[in-house]
Amino acid sequence: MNAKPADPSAPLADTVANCLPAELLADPLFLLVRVGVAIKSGAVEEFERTGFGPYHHSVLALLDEGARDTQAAIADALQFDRGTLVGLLDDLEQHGLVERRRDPSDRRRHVVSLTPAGRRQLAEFRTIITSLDDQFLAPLDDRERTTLLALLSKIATHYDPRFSRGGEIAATV
Amino acid sequence: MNAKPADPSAPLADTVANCLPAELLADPLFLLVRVGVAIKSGAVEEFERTGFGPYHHSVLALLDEGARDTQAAIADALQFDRGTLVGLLDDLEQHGLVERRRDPSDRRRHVVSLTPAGRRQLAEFRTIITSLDDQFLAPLDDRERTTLLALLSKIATHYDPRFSRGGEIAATV
DNA sequence: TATTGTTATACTCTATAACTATA
DNA sequence: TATAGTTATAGAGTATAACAATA
Repeated sequence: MNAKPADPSAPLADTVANCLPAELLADPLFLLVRVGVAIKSGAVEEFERTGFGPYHHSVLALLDEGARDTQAAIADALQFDRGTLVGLLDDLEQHGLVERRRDPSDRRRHVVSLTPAGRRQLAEFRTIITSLDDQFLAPLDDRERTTLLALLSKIATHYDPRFSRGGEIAATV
Repeated sequence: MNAKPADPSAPLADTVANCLPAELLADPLFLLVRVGVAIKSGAVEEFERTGFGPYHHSVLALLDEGARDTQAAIADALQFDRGTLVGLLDDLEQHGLVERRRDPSDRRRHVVSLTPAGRRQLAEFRTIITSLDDQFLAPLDDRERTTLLALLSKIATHYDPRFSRGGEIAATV
């Protein structure tokens, strides 16, 4: 709707007058959504100069961890729909960052793999992520960042167990 | 892209195999965006039966706090663009929840005010918000919720001072 | 000429589902 | 008949900017 940061040159009086209702500012869910939107658009902006977006990073990051390599498995793991993934892989393949080859044992499947150029691009994506982290989490020290991650992880996992980080689910098996 | 929660009837093995890359799950920003998207669509869904959405709640909540009552002031405070606000106010006015009347001292301006019906609707919106809070924050105790709010508030305010809750800015004046 | 509110337009995302080639 | 990948289409949401009325 309107996610631009405040104009830093605006007089302070305006800034104060334009502040959001206390009722909303007191709601963690409201802030979560607003901050999430801001981060998302900040990320898109930061990735822009690479010609890719955050979703491309997600795909490369997944491939780098091995295990999931057919398009269906990748899409399911990242919770992308398969049609969307096709477009992302087209982009990546066109720039030689991934390869698609047919699975000889089931010729419907495409097995996707990272190329050396893909690994290099992934490294660059990671520096962008790091800079985004520093940018948005600047006001938090390390301990606070860890706490935030733990809280968000709890919320996410409760919403959908697929957000679980190892341990928890395995422990219940 | 795909914000549906996991199918609870899916076998656990699938759930584990489909989990997201550790690299992403370890990034607070990634979780923030994903959780934000989930909350947003959850909110839209919960509000649906009222015939309104979360944005309508924001408008009523602001009006209930007084002070900002012209359309430009409302839009600026909520960080909506003015064109979007027109549509929201149309919806609210059509249902008798707000009134628009021309400002006699500047006939370009519309002064917007809550009606009694609007106040009642706001009360209903608040129960929806409470239930959303409980739904998404269920795994957090009160202390954790307070911590989360404080951390998000820091991040938001650093990104844009208009997210500040009273105190901080006033203190710097 | 600038501002308030309004309307119309265009563009981006994304969700759906039709389609092909294999199994 | 069902599945993997692909493509096309349509719809929601949003950003842009043109517009009429006041100042």
